[in-house]
Amino acid sequence: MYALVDCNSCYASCEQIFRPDLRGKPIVVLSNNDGCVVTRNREAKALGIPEFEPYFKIKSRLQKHQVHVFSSNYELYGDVSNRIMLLLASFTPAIEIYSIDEAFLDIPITLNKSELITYGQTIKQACWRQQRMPVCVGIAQTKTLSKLANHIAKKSHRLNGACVIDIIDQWKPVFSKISVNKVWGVGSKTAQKLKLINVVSILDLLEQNPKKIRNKFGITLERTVRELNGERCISLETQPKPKQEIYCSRSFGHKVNNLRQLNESVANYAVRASKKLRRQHSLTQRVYVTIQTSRFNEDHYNRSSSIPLPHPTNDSRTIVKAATSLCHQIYREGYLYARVGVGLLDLTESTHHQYDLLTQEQHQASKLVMGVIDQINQKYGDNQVFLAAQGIPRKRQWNMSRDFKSPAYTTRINDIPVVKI
DNA sequence: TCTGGGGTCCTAGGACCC
DNA sequence: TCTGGGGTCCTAGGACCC
Repeated sequence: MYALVDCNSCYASCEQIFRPDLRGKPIVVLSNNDGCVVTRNREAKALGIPEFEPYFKIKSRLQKHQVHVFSSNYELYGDVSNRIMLLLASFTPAIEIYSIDEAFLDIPITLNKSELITYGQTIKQACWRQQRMPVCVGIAQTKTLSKLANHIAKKSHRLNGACVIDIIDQWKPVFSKISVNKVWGVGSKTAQKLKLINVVSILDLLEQNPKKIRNKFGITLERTVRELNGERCISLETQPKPKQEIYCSRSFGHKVNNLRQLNESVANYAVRASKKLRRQHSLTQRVYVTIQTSRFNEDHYNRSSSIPLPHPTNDSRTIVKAATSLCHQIYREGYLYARVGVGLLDLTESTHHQYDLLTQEQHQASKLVMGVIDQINQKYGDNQVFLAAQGIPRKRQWNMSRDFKSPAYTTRINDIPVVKI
């Protein structure tokens, strides 16, 4: 059986850990640049605050209902997430960290239904006792069903945070009442297409012929249908698979109208992406850059381009050079840019790469330099060592705005909470 | 005054070449 | 002179997830 453990309103719950005075009160967390509402806790949902609504549009409504507003504090959420994942790993070594707030656990032993419920609730209690993180647990034969069980656990208070789907037939009346777009992998577009063939509920999808679904919708949805019927098609990935493409993109705090600042930001995202690339021991063979004005403007300018690299590499310096030259190519004067992004494509594994005589030595030198930079930044904090192309951190005018950010309680020495007696 | 997230994978369709 | 199949490469954008 698989258990899916998912934190309840993760970011909002992270903020409450060090602000117990906010328990039971409505909280929203905003996306980067304080753009949209990305997390609402139960109390905020009850007030009818919609998800992904731009903050500026509902600011007055939030104030009226005294909703507590936070900017994203990824240092805090990342650190809390690591602690939760460590705790979950103590239940079983077979764990797949699926996202910052979710993990699949393989439950190897054969437990009966009531034992499985107890197992789920033990996990839930441990997360609350040890980390003050509320979670729900969904347990079932397949990953798709355990996602669904988790969804049901979140909706039904009667289940007390743990839902077990063991005999699928018994759940069919419930499945007939849940809309098909709640299934993992079925988004709004697929749901629309499914409606045309009268597939509206999860039960409707479960009862489809997998072969016919494959012809009309592709292999991904065929797997979903099989998984809903208890057939395992998606396996547990305990070792994260190396990504085939890596991206880093951000919106600006203030619009940017000149090439110098655009280049600086592109260099920074290229460095971030390169760091991710080295962490997964890969090399890139193609660099991609996109620059965009606001997509809500009438004359929306949106260009992207990519170039192949002469040799596969993970050297920030080579990647930054390629990225800034691309930025230069696609830049047009007279626009207010809102967002840029850097992508690394055509990735290969660095451990298996064969270098020729000419590049071998160069690669060794590059590996040493990047290793030292990564170590220093790891030890003394990000951006202690940076490339000139990235600009001086304090002077980066394009940096994003985070007006309601909470302290980095767990990762910065000056931000550690003090208890006064 | 103005404000609208980020990452990954995939595909359609155009441009170009043989 | 004009036509046309088939492959590769590239960009734009769709779809889904969190």
